[in-house]
Amino acid sequence: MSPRHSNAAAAETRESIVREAVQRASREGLEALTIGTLAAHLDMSKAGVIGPFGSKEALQLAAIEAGNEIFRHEVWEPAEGHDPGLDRLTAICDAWLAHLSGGVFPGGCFITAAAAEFDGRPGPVRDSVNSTLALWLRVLSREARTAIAKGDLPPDADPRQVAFELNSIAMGVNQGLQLRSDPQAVRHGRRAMERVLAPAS
Amino acid sequence: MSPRHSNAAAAETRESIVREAVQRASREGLEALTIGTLAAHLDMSKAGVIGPFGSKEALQLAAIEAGNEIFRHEVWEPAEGHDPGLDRLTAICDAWLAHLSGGVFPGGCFITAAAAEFDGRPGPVRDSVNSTLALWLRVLSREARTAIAKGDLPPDADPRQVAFELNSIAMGVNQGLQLRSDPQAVRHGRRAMERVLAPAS
DNA sequence: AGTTATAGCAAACGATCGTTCGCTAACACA
DNA sequence: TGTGTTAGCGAACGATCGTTTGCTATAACT
Repeated sequence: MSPRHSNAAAAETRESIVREAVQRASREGLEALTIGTLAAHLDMSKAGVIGPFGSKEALQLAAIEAGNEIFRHEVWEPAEGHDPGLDRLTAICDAWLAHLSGGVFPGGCFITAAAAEFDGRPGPVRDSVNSTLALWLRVLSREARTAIAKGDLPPDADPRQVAFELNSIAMGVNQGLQLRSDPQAVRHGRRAMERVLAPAS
Repeated sequence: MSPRHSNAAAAETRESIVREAVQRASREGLEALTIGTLAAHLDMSKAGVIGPFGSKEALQLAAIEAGNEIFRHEVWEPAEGHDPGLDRLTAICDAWLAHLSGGVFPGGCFITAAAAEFDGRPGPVRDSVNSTLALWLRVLSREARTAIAKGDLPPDADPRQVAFELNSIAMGVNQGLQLRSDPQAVRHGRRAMERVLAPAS
């Protein structure tokens, strides 16, 4: 089943395809991804682009995984070193806002865009986006729960409510930056996040 | 230039096309709209569908306008009778949540979906979505400003911050309902909106 | 009744979509 | 050096995209 000789060059091409796909998809959307234009921008043939994946859908799934990995690296890893709870939550928010405004994805948050695009289209792509987002919300609410247990958030706070609000704010920031080019978007997001994470008084 | 005889039947078919387009676009997206499938579901020819508009882009713009009209009727009009300020803002939020969970658009909030889809694609469609959303945010912040002036919101509150947060929450509710099928989405949204609109203590 | 304008259909247009098929060049192993 | 494997190209596939072009009915006005 598995190839006897694993070729490093092949994996490298595959990565470059996924990288280009993620960049383009963040701007145009996952469904607007086209094998032809992808091939043209990579100076490859269409067959060479679709080959390592087998189908466009498989390429989309690979792009989602890669985008998710970038998000983890940009938002979760910087916060990983902080103490669980409120400290880590604020670190996440800082990294999150920096990520949204940092231009890593030219078209804004990859997962948010994919979520909006596929929320009405059943299938593997939607399932993948859904589970990715669900995992992230669980991470957020887990940290919120720890913060409550530590007394850094009000005892009557709801961890999942906190996660919901932080995620909503991030979506608002993303929209403000990408669609409305609002220079105040990050400031509004930061203020809103601070209010959600206001320590128990 | 203008036709000497305005035909009522023509306008009627045009409306039915736009109606079907809005429904489908809320599920699949504005760009995934296809003249062919649209024609098949309307029992019309492709030429008959595209005829009254001239181009697919014009049809998309018409769909945006119609979706905007539905949103106004569903969210703004029920609140119009209330006193300007906090009273009207809470009425808007009530109607907004009812609209999001009411299934008027089978694929969730039309404008939000279009905003996410076109935020990275310059052109008339993006411009239309942008101005629609900007107008709505202005409405929200105007009411917030009135509420502050009346003393129903803290004097140091920022009207545009309130508008940003309410809009973000609505996006979160929409995502929760459409993508994650979260039965708690509306409850989370209501709690978050109540916190944003908490009267000055 | 005769004339005119129009709504909408059937059919076809070139372009582009995702995918498949042979083939070739390059590399790994003996 | 000879042999086998594979990455990737060039070309073509049928399907479908948005759009255009005659044409035919219907309906309105004189």
